[in-house]
Amino acid sequence: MGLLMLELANSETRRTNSAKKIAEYVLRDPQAVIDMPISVLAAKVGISEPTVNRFCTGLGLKGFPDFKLRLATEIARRKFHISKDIDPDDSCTDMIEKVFESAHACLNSAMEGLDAAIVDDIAVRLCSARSIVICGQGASSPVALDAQHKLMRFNIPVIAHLDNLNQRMAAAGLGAGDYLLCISYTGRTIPILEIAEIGRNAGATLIGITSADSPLATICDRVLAVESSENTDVYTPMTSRIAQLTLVDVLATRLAVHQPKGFSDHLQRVKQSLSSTRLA
Amino acid sequence: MGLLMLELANSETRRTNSAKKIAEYVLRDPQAVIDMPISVLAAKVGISEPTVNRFCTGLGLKGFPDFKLRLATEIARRKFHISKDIDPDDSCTDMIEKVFESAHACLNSAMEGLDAAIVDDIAVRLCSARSIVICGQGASSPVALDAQHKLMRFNIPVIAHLDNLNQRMAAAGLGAGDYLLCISYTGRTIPILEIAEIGRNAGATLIGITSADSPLATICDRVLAVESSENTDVYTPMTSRIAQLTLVDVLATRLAVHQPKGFSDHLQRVKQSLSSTRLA
DNA sequence: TATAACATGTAATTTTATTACTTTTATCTT
DNA sequence: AAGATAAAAGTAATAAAATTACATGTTATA
Repeated sequence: MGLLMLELANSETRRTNSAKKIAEYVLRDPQAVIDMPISVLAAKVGISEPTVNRFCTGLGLKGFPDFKLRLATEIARRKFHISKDIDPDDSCTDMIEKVFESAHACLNSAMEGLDAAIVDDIAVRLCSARSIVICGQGASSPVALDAQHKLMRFNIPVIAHLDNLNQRMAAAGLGAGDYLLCISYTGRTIPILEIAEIGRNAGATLIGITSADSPLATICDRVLAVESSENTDVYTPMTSRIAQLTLVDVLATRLAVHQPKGFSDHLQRVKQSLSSTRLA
Repeated sequence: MGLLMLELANSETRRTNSAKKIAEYVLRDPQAVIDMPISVLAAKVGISEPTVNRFCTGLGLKGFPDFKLRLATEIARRKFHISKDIDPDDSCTDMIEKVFESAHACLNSAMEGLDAAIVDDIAVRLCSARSIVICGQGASSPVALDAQHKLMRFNIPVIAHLDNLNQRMAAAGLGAGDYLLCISYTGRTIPILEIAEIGRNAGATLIGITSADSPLATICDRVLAVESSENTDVYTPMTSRIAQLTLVDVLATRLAVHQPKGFSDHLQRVKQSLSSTRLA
């Protein structure tokens, strides 16, 4: 079993009537459940104690105490989202907490939607890429730049383009064996879609870091999905970049595995090159 | 009561013979104790059950189950500071999990080290800033770019410089009422330190997103600290950017609070400007 | 509509934790 | 150093909590 809190939101887990009631109650106030005996929880939810117990064992846990322990662990790690919206009247402390919480939540949903096989497949392909062009605009351009910085460390010819004209030129120049990595939160940014189209026609393989089922995702050969919440309120932190960056991290980590033997020498030289720019 | 683990090492707690034995046992293998009933722990330590119970209540806790809960919480917290290393032989699924785990860990430690008062103070100051110059290099340049993108949405004159010559020129041109936001993971990058120096001499206020107690942190007027793990192994994900970006998010969210009334019109126009670039 | 599969509840049982009380051990006083 | 006193630890009883076994009801399907 993965994360308990995700499991509680899972429709598979909530099949039965009472399971749904338990899941809802626990999600609403997990902290309170931690100091509850099974009898109190059962009463609060309006079901019998054994039903609560069955719910726990059904989750693959040893029983109710085990359930509470897991819950406590996950709350401690702040690995889930209580999804309280940020209120302008919140104290700064509350805001900090909520922004971080939504970052955690965003990471969780990104991890949920990730297929290890696809990640590995992309990593293997990028290793033998003739070249990689990375494109992003607006909020995604820092991500593109970051991806360039990460991939640069491997011996792969990679370049990030943030300027639309340059992006078009670069995409048009690609061919078989080349990869075009398109980064777009919404997957509906027209200029990026056009670039993807250009790259595709030129014969490049398209990889997207974008939201699933978006127009961009549809056109891409391989997709690393990020969930799009579409909430553009001022107080809503822009968490998508966090997920995107972490996906780049995942990719880079996996790329490292598929490097040839002499790679560590290369890395050593890269590190060396920086040493004179740092204070001891 | 503060941290349980510290309490266990405390000589005050270990006054009695059996307390010492319990504390030692628990410190040696806390994880195991979590899945133990009081009877087993008592037997393992060689004392009676009520003594174990008294030990727990003596600590100010409700009883043994409460003790286990606290223990689980603290183990969970510790775990992400000592995030498991990534092994080249790990499966892709494991790697994904570990990379995400370290991102969570990084967020947690960033949040812990954050002082709400400083965050709010910086937010208030930036609102009335005459101009803001953001500087970052290497891995931090995407963060600088991202910060620019975020702050741009507010009606503040902000610019990110990634090029060192431009950074020097921009820093030299600052004065009272201007802010120089320096982003550096290590806080020891010489060119960034030089820029900070230039900006300071010019009369700007320095804000750093960097590791605490670093040379950069020392020179800055206000610091948002990120922990630096200094691990530059290939398999170590570069999580610091995640923390930095989230700090920028926190700052931006807090900035939103301090905006004047007409601000939502401004935001509306910003949003409008993008609509024609998106597919319906 | 009958029946099988499943969800839930009731009551009994087991496990776990706590309390009340007793014994032991250590500490302090003279 | 002996006795008084307080603190600590143990034993046994009790209470609380969780689980199991079994019975009942509900839903879906043939």
